[in-house]
Formats: sequence, C-alpha cells, structure tokens
Amino acid sequence: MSTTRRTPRARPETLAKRTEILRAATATFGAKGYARGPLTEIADQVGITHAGILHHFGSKDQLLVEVLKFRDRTDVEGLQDQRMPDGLDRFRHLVRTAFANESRHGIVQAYAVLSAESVTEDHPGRAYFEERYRTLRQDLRDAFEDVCAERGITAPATVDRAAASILAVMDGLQVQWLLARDDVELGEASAFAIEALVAATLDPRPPVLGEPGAAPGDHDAAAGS
Amino acid sequence: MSTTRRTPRARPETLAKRTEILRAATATFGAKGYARGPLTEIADQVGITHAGILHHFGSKDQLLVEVLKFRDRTDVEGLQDQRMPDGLDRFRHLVRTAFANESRHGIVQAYAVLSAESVTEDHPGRAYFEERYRTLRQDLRDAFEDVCAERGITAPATVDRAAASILAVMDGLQVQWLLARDDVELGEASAFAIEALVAATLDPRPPVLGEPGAAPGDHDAAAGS
DNA sequence: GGGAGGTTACTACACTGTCAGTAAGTGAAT
DNA sequence: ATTCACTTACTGACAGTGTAGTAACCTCCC
Repeated sequence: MSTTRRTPRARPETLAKRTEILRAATATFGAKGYARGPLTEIADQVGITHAGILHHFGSKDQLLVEVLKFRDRTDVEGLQDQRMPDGLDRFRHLVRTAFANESRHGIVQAYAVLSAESVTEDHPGRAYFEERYRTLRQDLRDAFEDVCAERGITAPATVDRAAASILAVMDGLQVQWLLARDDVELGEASAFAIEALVAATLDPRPPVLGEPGAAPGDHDAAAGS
Repeated sequence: MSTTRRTPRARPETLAKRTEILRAATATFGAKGYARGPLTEIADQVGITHAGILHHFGSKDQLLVEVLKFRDRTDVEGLQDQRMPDGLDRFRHLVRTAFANESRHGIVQAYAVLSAESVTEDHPGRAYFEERYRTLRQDLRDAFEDVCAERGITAPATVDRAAASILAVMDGLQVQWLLARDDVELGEASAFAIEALVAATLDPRPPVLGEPGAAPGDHDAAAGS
C-alpha cells in the first residue's frame, strides 16, 4: 500500500520498456479482453518473449492491475497543471471527454470490455473497478453539492441516482458506439444525456411518466429491453 | 460436413434437455463470461459430458448464439398476450423492467458481460448484439415519434440520441449495480434517468451547461472520468 | 562481479473439438 | 409383434492447441 515501489532501481530505459509493455497490454486487452488476451501477443508487440513480460510484472493478473493504474496516472497527467474542475465545469469536462474519446477507440474499448468483464467470478480487475466507480460517483455528487450550494438551494435526494446515471450513460453509449460507430454519435449523445440529467437534478419538473407509487412487483420478463 | 445435422427430430424429451442446457449455459456464461465459461461446467449442471453438449449444439460458438436467441424467445413469451406497449407506455415498461431486473441478477450479469465482451475481435455474439441494439433504438425512436404525433408536435432531432441514451443508461447502471449492489439502486436510478431523458426530449429546455459551439477539439485525456 | 533484463526450454494445465462405439429408440415391412 | 434399417443421444478417450508460470542460463551495464 504505502511504498509500493516494488522495483527499487528504475533505470530510465527499463521504465520506458515497462511503459511500452503497459501500452501494448492495453491494446491487446482492449482488442480481445483480459481472458483471451495472451501474454505472447503483448510480448510480440514490444519485441520480447512472454517470459520477459512475467519478469517485469510477475503475473498476468498483476499486469492487468498495473495497466489499469497506469491509465489513471496518465489521465491525471493530462490535466496536471489545472486541477480537476468542480461545479458545473465538472460536467462540462465529462462532455469534452466524451468527444475526445471518439478518437481514442482503443482505450474506450479496453475500459468497456474490462469493466464489464470485471463483474465475473474472481476477476483480478474487480476491486479496481469497484473503487473507481465509487470514487467517480462521489466525485459527481460533490460537484452537484457545489452547484447547489452556489445557488443557495439544498441538493435533492436524487443526486445519488444522477451521479450513477451520468457515469452509466457514458459507459453504455461507449458500448453501443463500439458496436455501431456509424449509428451512434458518442460525443453528441453524451452531451445530450448529461445535459438532461444535470437539468433534471438541479431543476426538477413534474414527472412525465408518473412514478411515485409505481408498484415494482411486476411479473414482466425482458432483460434489457 | 458430410453427415450434417438435418434439424434434428424434436422429441419432447430432447427439447427439454436442450432447454436445460441453455439455462445452464446462461448461468455459466453469466458467472464467468463466454471466454472463461467452460463447456464441462455447463455439462456438469445437466448431468452429461461436454461432448454431449457439442452433440446438441455443434460448437461452443453456436451454443452462445442459441443462448442469446433463447432469451429473446422467453422474453417475448413473458408478454405474449399483451403486445409490446407503445407511446409513453413503452418507457414505463422499461422502468418496470429495470425494477424487475433487481431480482434477476443472473440474467442481468449474463447480458452485461456478454454485450461488452461482444465488441472484442471475432466474438460470436457480436452480430446478435449489433442487431439487438439497432432494433431497440429503432423501437424507442418509434415510441418517441408516437408520443410526438399524439401531441401534435414534431419530433426533435434529439430522438436518436435520446433512444441510444436510454438504453445506455440502463446498461451502465446494471454494471455499477453488479459491482456494488448496496450503493446503486437499479430500479430507482433507471426510473430517474429515463424520466429525465424522456422529459428533455419531449419538452426541451435551454441548456444548463451551454453547448452549441463547444469546441470538440480538446487536448484532454480522461478515458472514462 | 552482481544484479537487472532478458532468453530458451520446459512443465502443467485447461479447454475445445473429433471419433469410434454403445444403448436406446423409431418406423416401416413382414 | 417381431425383425430390420436406421437415427438419436450420448460416453470415454484423446488429439491438438493455447497459455501461464518456472528454472536455468546468458549478457551487458555500472
């Protein structure tokens, strides 16, 4: 936890190689998923053997964890000088990210595939994604609280749902976009949805569908339709 | 090849066994994903060997396709007497489904895992999910058009984005719910989001975030945050 | 010269798919 | 109603492949 600097001496060359491996692993896990992404394919991309990869990362599981951490690290570097925006800017930032993602197919796919795969039995990435979503939801709740405080209104109880929904819609749109890039506009659709969800949270309107006492006990059967 | 399977004679016993296999396969693929869901585990559940499974379905790929088709078949049976609702009821139906899904963990997980996995290279389920989402989006677009026609308004250009977003938010919430069932209320959050997206589509308001000419060309780097 | 960054060679599995064979039907014709 | 020709529903053994991990050895650089 504390000083996880497992490799004491980091020669610059070595560090570069490791980064190269992490990038290659992202590509392979993105293209084939973790379960079907062989170490040999990753090794080929960086011109070594699969045993060389294991020399650096110990195990495939560990490699996945490092890949995930690596992404977070570089993401933060992307806006190192400017702090993560807060208030409404936090949501604008999400929209910008969605547009930017349209030209980052590989990473989008890696995250989409790995996050869903992580819910399976004994998946090495599970803890990472649990933590990630928990943090992001908290993050967005905070942004909502900020905006409400600024406006002198009390944050509604729906901020929980809104925070989860915003992340959800971004993820879900990514999957649809990956399956049909001609039919789904990732950036535009995300912008629309985030706008709608933020508006509904900050300035609620009477329900269109009528929900309050809606009986959940329903003998209905359509998994995702 | 040579002695191909000519639509095997459907003895009632056999059909029952096949259904049993499909159910077991759903469980295994749900729990472990397709890539990591071995035929032997499915076979064990129904008391035969993995070769027996292959006798019925020819290949693992084919089994997956049948599993997916099977789900659709049973889903439709669930509301055979009453047609799929249209207009606003279509959206209410989605909300009810989301609540119902809270007690159908296994199927939800199977769909969440398999849909994301399907975007990977040469995945046997890809065509199915492409088709599924295309159909569902069209379905929701139609529902929007109906409501707009009823109200004598012209459907806005955002119906495309809204349709994709509604499906997206449902899927995305499922993943978060599977990762943290105590923190995410699948039904309630889906209800909130669908309500918000339908309202924003049918009765648009001025933007809170301000988007029109927002420059997409942004040197930003946060994959999913 | 000692350790970091590899390699080759190998072990040990975990799976999928094939194949030959068997037992239990099925459906005429006898 | 029994026999004969054939099919269905498997089993058990195994081939083949893909793959993670290990061990021993090489080979530079500091």
